[in-house]
Amino acid sequence: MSSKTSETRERILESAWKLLADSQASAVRMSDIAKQAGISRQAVYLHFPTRAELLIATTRYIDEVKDIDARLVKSRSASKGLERLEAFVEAWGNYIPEIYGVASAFIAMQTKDEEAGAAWADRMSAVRHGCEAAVEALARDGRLTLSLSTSEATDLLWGQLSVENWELLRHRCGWTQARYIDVLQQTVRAMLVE
Amino acid sequence: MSSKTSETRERILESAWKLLADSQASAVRMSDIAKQAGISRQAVYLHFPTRAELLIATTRYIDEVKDIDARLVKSRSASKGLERLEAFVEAWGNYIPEIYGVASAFIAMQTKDEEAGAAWADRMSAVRHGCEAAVEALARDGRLTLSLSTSEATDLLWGQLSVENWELLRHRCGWTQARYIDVLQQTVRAMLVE
DNA sequence: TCTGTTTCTTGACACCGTGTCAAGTTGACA
DNA sequence: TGTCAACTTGACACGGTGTCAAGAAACAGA
Repeated sequence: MSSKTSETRERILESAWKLLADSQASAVRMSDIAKQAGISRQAVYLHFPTRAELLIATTRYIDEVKDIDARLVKSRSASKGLERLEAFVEAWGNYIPEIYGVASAFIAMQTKDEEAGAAWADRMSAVRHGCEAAVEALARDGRLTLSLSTSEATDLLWGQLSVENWELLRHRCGWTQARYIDVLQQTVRAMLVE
Repeated sequence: MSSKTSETRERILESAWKLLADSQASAVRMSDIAKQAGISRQAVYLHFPTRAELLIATTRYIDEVKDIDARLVKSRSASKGLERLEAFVEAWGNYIPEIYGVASAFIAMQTKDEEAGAAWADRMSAVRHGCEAAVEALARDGRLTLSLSTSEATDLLWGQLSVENWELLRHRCGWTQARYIDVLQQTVRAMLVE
């Protein structure tokens, strides 16, 4: 059951989340998390064997608290493809800020750590499935751009909705979140819908 | 003068390039580069004070050898905005594979190393200028999508042409280079041109 | 041929962060 | 009282970067 919370474990997850959220980047060490949780560094290892597994557990924890599934309901229940596409862009685009801290830790870790890379790839492939569903709904409505296969269209949409692209527009270019969503919806529509 | 080549220095740069090119990622250590160049690890530090500076010098070296400027001539001399845009996408899109090895080393290093982050940001801002020039040419022709400011359009184009997006499509999705260029031109056109 | 300078080598070491290990403390529950 | 689990403390190995010092080799110029 999901109630293997153990209280300390949860405090560790909260600490990791908090630190990753505001001091962006992989500058968050195991000892920082321990200090934040008010326990010793070794105690963290008692609950999570590696840094990678702690990060993985942290994303799961965020998904639970921020209820990712609820956010996707609107997209999943849309009858028209275009509607589904726009709801998906909105849902995922607005979810990225929630997970950005841990996401960038994963991205930084990916190259070094096999396990972290696999976990992140897995997570992103779930997003790709969401993209695929939207694209297929669009294709069923006969509104997918003719020059693209559904798999290509899925890949393109996936790229648009990547955390890296979000970071570029929001952080490096200073876009607001609202504008990011608006423009992305419009962009994706121009790219995929005909 | 550019002829401060010193022969050994050049061998180091060649080695770094080669290793980064085929064994992708930041798994390339200073000792690997030294071994490849047939010298001791310390000798590398005699020429480049840090790993970051070696990477920076490597990009400059690649730019010189692969003649980035020559590749951009066609885009810069285009009379029409649309023509300029397409030539730019082609030129930069085909240049990414050349620098991908060192680019991903930079991207991996960015979070840890201040200097590497700044160097890479600087390099990417040069690309943004190219994007900006193309967008402005398009705007002068009155063909830029009305709903986007030139700066927003520049940001979007920049995101499309990012190394991260190239990696996603070419490596994670298995696109061919030719298809990547084709689809990107088409995509960017749908996004920005009206 | 001697001398001096530059370049490179060898081997040691400090630092940092992750992960491991062992021994001891604390508190709850029976 | 004893026992078990969670936690602490402090040590250490490992891998990679960067530093330091002492010596070897190559190559000038006189």
